Amino acid sequence: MFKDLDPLLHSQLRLAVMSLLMSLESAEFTFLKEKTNSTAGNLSVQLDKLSSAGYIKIDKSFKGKKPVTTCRMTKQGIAAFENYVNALKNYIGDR
Amino acid sequence: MFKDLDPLLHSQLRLAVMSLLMSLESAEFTFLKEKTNSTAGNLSVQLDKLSSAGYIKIDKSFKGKKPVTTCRMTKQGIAAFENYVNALKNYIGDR
DNA sequence: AAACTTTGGTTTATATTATAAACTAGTTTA
DNA sequence: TAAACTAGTTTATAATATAAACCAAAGTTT
Repeated sequence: MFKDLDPLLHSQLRLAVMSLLMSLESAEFTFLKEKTNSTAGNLSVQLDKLSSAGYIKIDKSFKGKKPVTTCRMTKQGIAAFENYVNALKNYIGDR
Repeated sequence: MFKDLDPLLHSQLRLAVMSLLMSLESAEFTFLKEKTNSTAGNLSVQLDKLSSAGYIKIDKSFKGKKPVTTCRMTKQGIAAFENYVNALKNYIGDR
């Protein structure tokens, strides 16, 4: 009946990040920070977790002289997100 | 864009309980325990939280000689659940 | 050019949460 | 009557989320 909800995705901030990345090819740290209304510290930690899980790929480079952290979904991440959404539907129905 | 997710509902076990109660008028502790596959301790704690928040009403009585704990949604709980589901949709889209 | 501020983060400490283990109170069964 | 079972509650611990503190480099001000 109730399938387990991937704990990595069942977190407001990580879910928001994944949601953005699902429809965005790639996104920069500062963009994600603004869109999710999170603090840099929190975002940094959560991106690390998503990255360690293999759900996103993080690329660090420079834009001119400024560091930029760019994130994008992996195939695994997309699958995990879709799986999570399906599991959730058991809980929230078709509303 | 991303509305906050009610932290009381953003928990696998509490969400499962609420989901069951949304379509069930009322349910007993043992029933919820079985359906949600939870331990009694965990369920007890989570029901308390939902009850303290005013999302469910807990009634304790006896069935013959055995204690029974019966739960049902409150109007507040129904509203909170619906609100949560709507907020979630911002995250998971129309998939 | 020294002293501040800003940008783009990371690390670390703390508060909150989830969960299981241990316990209680009473009942049934062998 | 002792062991096991039912229906939970309480408490301890592990995991999580989050913010606060920190860092390095670049830009700005005086």
